[in-house]
Amino acid sequence: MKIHKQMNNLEIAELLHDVAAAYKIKNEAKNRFRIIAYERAGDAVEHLSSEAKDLWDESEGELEKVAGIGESIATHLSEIFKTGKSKHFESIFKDINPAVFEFLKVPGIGPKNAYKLSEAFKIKSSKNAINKLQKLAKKGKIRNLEHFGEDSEKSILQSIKEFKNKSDVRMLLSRAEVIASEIILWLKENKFVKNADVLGSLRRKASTVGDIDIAVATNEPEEVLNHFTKYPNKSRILEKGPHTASIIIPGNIQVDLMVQEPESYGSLLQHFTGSKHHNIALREIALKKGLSLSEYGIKKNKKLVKTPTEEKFYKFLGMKYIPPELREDMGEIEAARQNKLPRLVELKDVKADLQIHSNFDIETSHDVGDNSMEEIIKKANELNYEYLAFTEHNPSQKGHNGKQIISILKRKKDKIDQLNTDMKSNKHNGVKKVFNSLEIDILPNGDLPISDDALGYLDFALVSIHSSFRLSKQRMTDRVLKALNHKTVKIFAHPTGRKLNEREGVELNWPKIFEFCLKNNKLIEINAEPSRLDLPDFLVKEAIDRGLKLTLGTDAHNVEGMNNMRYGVSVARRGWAKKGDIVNTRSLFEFEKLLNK
DNA sequence: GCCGTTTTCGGCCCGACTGTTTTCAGTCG
Repeated sequence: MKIHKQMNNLEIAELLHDVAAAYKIKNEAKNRFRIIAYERAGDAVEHLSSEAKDLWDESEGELEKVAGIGESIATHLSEIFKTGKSKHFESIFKDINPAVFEFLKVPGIGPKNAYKLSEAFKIKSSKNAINKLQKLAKKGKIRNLEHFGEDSEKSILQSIKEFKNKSDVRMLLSRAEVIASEIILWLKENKFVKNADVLGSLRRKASTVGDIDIAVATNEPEEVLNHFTKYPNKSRILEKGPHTASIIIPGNIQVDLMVQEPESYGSLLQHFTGSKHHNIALREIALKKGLSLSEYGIKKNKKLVKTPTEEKFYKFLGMKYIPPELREDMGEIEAARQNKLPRLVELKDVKADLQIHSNFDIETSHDVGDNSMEEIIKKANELNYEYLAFTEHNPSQKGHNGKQIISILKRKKDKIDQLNTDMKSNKHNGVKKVFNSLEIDILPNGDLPISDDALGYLDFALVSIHSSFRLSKQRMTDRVLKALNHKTVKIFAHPTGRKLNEREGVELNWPKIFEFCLKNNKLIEINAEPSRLDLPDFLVKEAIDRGLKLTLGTDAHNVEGMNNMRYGVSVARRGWAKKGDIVNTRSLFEFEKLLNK
């Protein structure tokens, strides 16, 4: 771990975890809770919604305000941001080879074993450390060490192999859902399976998912675990005990199964849905009430109270049921105790899709949709929508002059006017109106590629960034504000421009953007496309806290894509959005009123 | 090392599985 002035949150988190590991290696009893403190501080930094360095730049005291960071760690981080060094951390790392922290990256190798391996084989430098270890394992050298054996050597070898194959990418939520539902189907073929549900970040609907965790309620755990480990599409069994089993499936994806009797199923669901931080906070509260929580239930006076449902579990703790999407230790526990949890928006509340690309020939330079406007309206009817917006990309600037662009937009307006006329005569249609919109590029200088005259043909427009993603925060913010400042422009679509596992979002001064939107009646999109999910959940929460209104759009380029709305709803829910915070839950009448504001 | 609606001192979440030893340490979530 290289300590330097511009460390980002991930690097700082790794540093703090390394400090915790170093204290573990030193093996002094007095460090027990210091280790926990460093691990919690590391987690806290990792999950921070803004860079720790930015907080520190703002004011030195900001760091200490972060829960989990106290006076001591704040001082050390401050020293790092100031000088690029930390005397204290350097002295902690002094007697430990850098290779140790390299070994730690291999799952299954913890601090103690990493240290033993580094010392035993005199592997000091982090460079090539894992390769050297792999060679020694292959030669059968590890099994001869004290406290190691043939099996642990094999498992180290396997872990290194998988570590090297593993990319850093986490599965998209949509992919994880498909995989999990196939496994749940397999589980339900076993007659002893009474219930099966997903757990973990998948159940909390995080935008990306690491492992897939599944819960089963049964009175025959052994039968169910045996059935699970016979899953036809598995690569190998990772572990198997009386309560849990883990398998690896192709793509190096780990699937864990947790099994519990039906009477305790609620506590099992609660425990493994997490998040870790939600559960820790919950257990600390329970402890103060003389209760102890686990996946088996709630222990009171050494007696176990079993909870078949999560509702009962939370009720026993004196709080309302907390929807999984909120369980991130972001204030939901306090809200649940005071009966102040928001009533979250649901998929059935959505009355429109506000970003759809049809195959209407608009002569754009970007990707065109696959389906006709008529096919899209038919699909929207199936989804019980009341209205929708056609938001093809703007006509390409290259090869079109202003006049030609206007003529294209006029042609599109005529088409949409005709569709709306036709719909009026068809009383059976759920969709009452389609809006003439456009997704317009924000050029690097904040200009739009079409004139204000051309904008006049639209009911409203979306703007979004499709190029020059790496401008400074200041320039990017100015760029966006300039684009939003047109009267017809109503929605800032996929605002960060991020593509999960592909590229980071742009840097924007969010408070400034949010304030502008609030003041000028601009809306911010939650893009439901599974690889975008943009605005991200934590920014949704910030926007809503400021009173901003948001839209949901699938960005669908074909009718199947319109089914992705539920992922957008998940993001909204993770951001604490109520029905009233999302404008396309409103009736057509109310939506039009809002447009004309 | 952090933290406070029982505390500025004295607590700190809870349990599973594996492998190496024979009662437990290490690792993980």
